[in-house]
Amino acid sequence: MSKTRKDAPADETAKNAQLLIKAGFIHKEMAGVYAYLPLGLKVVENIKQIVREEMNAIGGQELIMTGLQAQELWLSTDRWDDELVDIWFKTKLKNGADVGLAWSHEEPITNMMKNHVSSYRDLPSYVYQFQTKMRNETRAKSGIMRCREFVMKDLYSYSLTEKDHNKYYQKVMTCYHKIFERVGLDHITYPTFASGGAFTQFSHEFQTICDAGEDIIYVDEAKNIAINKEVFTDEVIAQLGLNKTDLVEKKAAEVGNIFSFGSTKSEQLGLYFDDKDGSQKPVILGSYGIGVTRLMGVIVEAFSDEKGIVWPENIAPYKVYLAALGEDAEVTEAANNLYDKLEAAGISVLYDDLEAHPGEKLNDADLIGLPYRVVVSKKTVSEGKVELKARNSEETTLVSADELLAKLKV
RNA sequence: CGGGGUAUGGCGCAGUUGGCUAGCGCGCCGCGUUUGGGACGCGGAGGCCGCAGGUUCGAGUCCUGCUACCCCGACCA
Repeated sequence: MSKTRKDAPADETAKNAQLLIKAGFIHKEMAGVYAYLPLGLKVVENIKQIVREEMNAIGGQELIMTGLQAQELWLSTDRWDDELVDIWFKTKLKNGADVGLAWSHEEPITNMMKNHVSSYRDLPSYVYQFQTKMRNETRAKSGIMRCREFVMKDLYSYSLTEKDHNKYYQKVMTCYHKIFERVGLDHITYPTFASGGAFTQFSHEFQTICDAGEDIIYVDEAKNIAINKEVFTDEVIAQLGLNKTDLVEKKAAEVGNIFSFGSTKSEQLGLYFDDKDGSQKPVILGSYGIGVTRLMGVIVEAFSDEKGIVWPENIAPYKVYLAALGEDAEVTEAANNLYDKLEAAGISVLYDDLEAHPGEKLNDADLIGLPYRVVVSKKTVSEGKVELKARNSEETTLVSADELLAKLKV
């Protein structure tokens, strides 16, 4: 297992970064750029898997685009110029050609779809990926919540008609609710009206209440809906049928976002299909993001206490933290046996079998924040039992190995 | 990009009006003792004091420039 530290690094003030670094989940390479250590990677993969399952459930097909992007595509949509998009990382090939490091994939993926869409029979099509985005932010901040390099899930929908698109858009809304429910954040996450674009008045963001967030939203808790400050006017409130007195101002972090492009980008990039009647029409495009690594940061912000992280079970890197206290042969043997049993039962275990004092192990258990802590010690061995404690509870119980398995299996 | 702050072993810090071989805690290595909430003894290893210039007999300490990092603001998934 990776090492924990007693002291938080002095150059981090964000709770998520302090805890994740202390507990050995991430490593800071530079401002806004973090490596994911074995524990952290497991969390990222768990989040991705939940998102992946829900994407697949609404017909998404996973693929992966490239990190290097050709300049010409972005010229054609007028998004290459630094004056218009100021977060580009740009570089050159040996032959002098300009390339950009991916900060979004809307252009390349839509351009690529020209190879796959030519008839109404080819639509709809829904594709998504998990990709590292590079954004040259003027100010990275809040640990892993606003990075220059981060993992994002982006889904793109290609629809025949506006009507089909709107249906799918609603489907994604529902799907996002499920995702945030599964990662444990649904109760503090609100679909939020935000500024739209050329085609729609609004886009939708999924905002999670979080002090470390960067957005101000106005929440109607009863209706489970919110308005982003950027479009918060009396007119909009009335238009959405909300009451100003029901709206509470909150700080929030944008964890997801869904957006309609209409046919603009398709027209710019030349993505058309032949309809039944032989006419050529532009494909209707939608784009749907979830910041995977940011989500991880928000989860840590939302689920932690003074002792450490409290991972929701669905995304915890392991289910159980197994600590053997003391160096007695019988304790070690009992712990080893228990570890084998748990593994055999398919329960993921982080086994702390290093030589360390009980206090260190117990503190590490709290800091790392796995859902369950199982302790094997002289005391428990003498009673033929083990001690079980949930991270989110103060209560410890002595149970037999079989009882433990039965409890954790659920 | 505006404003403010910081930079000294892996981590957290001290270092006086410029002065001897740059310290402390944690962590690390060795030996021994210890084991239910971050133990103890003894012995070790580890530093171009962010970088580059300058002042001085002498710079971690003073001056200039640069860089990195943090916070507030602007901007953004």
